[in-house]
Amino acid sequence: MIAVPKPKLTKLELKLMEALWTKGPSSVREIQESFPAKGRPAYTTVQTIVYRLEAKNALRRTKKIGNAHIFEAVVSRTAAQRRLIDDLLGLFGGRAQPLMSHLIESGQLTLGDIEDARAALRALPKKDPKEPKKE
Amino acid sequence: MIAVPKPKLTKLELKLMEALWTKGPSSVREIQESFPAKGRPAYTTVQTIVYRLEAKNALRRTKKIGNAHIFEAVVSRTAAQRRLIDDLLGLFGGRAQPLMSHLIESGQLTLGDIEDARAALRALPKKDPKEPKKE
DNA sequence: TAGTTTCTCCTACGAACGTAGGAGAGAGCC
DNA sequence: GGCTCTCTCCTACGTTCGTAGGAGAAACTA
Repeated sequence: MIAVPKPKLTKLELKLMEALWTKGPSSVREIQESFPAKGRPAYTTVQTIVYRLEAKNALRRTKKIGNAHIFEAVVSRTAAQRRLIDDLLGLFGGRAQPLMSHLIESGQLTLGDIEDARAALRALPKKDPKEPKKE
Repeated sequence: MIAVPKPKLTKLELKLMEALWTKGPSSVREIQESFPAKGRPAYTTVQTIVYRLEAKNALRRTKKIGNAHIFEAVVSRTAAQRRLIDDLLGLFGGRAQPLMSHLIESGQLTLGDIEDARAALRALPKKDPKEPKKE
């Protein structure tokens, strides 16, 4: 993997990306205003983060409207989440089991979730070397 | 929650804690030497992290042998993992579903795991559903 | 065209992290 | 009782993150 890094995104960076993922290409102002008014970061704060995301190749400038740049996500929500989960699993030595235990104990996993998971797993084709991109 | 903080631990901090969890109360030197020789951090690096963990109340001094302090974990491995998982879930808006999807897609969850999970969930004392999970 | 608004771009700064060196104190060896 | 080894404690430094101000350019507005 030389050309397509999967940058690690921080909490705030994720929140900005969330805006792009849900609203599509947006300006800094639009991203900033997607934050709940209470505790909304300053315009320049959002801007700084956008620039950092740009440096990380998590988003890119797409065009310019007036004097404002429009940014769009380069990494998908799925890819970003995958990265997060893989990191977490890494901390657990790659075993998913502690994760499952906790989810169950804290009641965050319902029977329905498990049924879905089972169905999904059954439906999966046998370990395909190519990763089936969803979305 | 005033008295029992669940400090956020970083990757390196987790690794130090791991030594304490598996080997029991240890000195700085013992913790340092639990690292694989290749890429082992300097003694003082480990020490600095130990002090920071102490400041976070993740571990405490237990006694002194010679001029060396012996440290023991205050937070349990389980609690630390829970904290990690909760944080991750927070980033996903508290929904476990994306997590499950990814585990399944990346082949890190087996049917056996799911059966176990289901069994565990069934055996759990009923919790009143605070929020109606979306499907 | 001049004023006002809005953006961009640059700079800054404190906290947290990973990393580690150096001074000095205490322990053990001979 | 020195000498050496080890450990503690203090200090430091580059990076990333969250936060944001200010200068100046560009664009809309009257």
